[in-house]
Amino acid sequence: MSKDAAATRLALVQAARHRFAFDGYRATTVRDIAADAGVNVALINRYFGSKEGLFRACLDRATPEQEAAPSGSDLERVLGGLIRHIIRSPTDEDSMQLLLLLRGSGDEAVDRIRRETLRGYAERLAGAARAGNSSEDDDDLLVRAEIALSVVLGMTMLRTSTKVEPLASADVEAVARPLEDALRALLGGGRS
Amino acid sequence: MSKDAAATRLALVQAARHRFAFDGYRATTVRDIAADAGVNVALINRYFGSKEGLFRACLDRATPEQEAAPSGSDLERVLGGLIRHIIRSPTDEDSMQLLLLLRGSGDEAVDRIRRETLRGYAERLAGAARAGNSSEDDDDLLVRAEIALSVVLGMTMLRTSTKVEPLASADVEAVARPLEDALRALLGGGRS
DNA sequence: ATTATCTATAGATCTATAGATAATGC
DNA sequence: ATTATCTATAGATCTATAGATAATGC
Repeated sequence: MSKDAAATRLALVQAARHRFAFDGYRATTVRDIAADAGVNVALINRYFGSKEGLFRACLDRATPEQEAAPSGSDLERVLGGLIRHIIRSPTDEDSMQLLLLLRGSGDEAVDRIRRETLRGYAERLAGAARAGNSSEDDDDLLVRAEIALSVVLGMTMLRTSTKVEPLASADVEAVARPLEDALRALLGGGRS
Repeated sequence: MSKDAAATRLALVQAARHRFAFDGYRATTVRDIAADAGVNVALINRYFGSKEGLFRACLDRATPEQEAAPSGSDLERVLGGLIRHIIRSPTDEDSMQLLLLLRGSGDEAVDRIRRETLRGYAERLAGAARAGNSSEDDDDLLVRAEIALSVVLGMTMLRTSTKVEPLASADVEAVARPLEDALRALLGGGRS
């Protein structure tokens, strides 16, 4: 028993992200999470108030490096970031964050946060695409950006959760090229 | 009380498809389903043995017209079918079938059925693409077909379940064109 | 002494089933 | 009389909390 509140909070959030992302909100029990984190169940309510509070905490600070990189950068860098994002290991932190955004919690307030986070991603993506591809009107470009996001989300889902073969165990090179083709078809930007 | 066993079974399966697709397996209770179907809860166990048995029944006879159409047909027809499939109303039977294939049940035997169904779709898609696009080796084409499927699945998810705007309420024409661009980029076939 | 952690348990579900009732068909 | 449907309830979870114990810091 090591008595470090900050460390237990973190352990709980990490265990919860993993469980919520792979099994969904309703299917995971607080006991599962506590067991994974190696702490007592009661601490979830102590530190996060409730199971739902823990879910909110999992959504906070979502995809930190995603935040940092593509703010004013150009399309090429954003596309590269998206592709690298998908290709990551299923157990990777950021892969899980993505899955988390797809899984509903059943609670409307929490689900609105999810929707808005996804929308924000799409807007940044559309902003980056606007530079290279000026012939589209803005709303259409946003729709295209959201379709691009659904490629990312759908693939992450199929690779890490549903595990459809051969996609799930295809290696990086085999996946990166077709993915790039699809994203460029949606967002513009010539083959580099 | 109308005493028609076949009708009750069907009502239960339809209500269950809807609930399972939108809320996921664990989040929906048998009471919800029975209430939607307008029948007593006990009949679920009477007719399907268990909640899981009802889920299996929902997966049976999956996407009947999908089965019928694209067996030996060419790429153009299959692409058209996929696009029409996505654009459908969220409450449409086939849209729900798709979502159903993405949602895990938590049970491994059932999830294997899901995986194999998705794999089967991808194989038919790859078969149709092979005709128009002969330069790829088969395994790479299958990966591309599965990525194309993840576009379909991801979009259906974002439009009907997560409901991200403006994608969710974008009309048919605004969505069909970019979708076609992405699918052609993955599977080949010139712009028609 | 203060704060983190654990024990024990209440209260609320949820699934499944046994047995009773009601509607149809002969 | 047979079969569909409903009532009542057992048994198994699961979340949340109140109160006890144990570890740290002054």
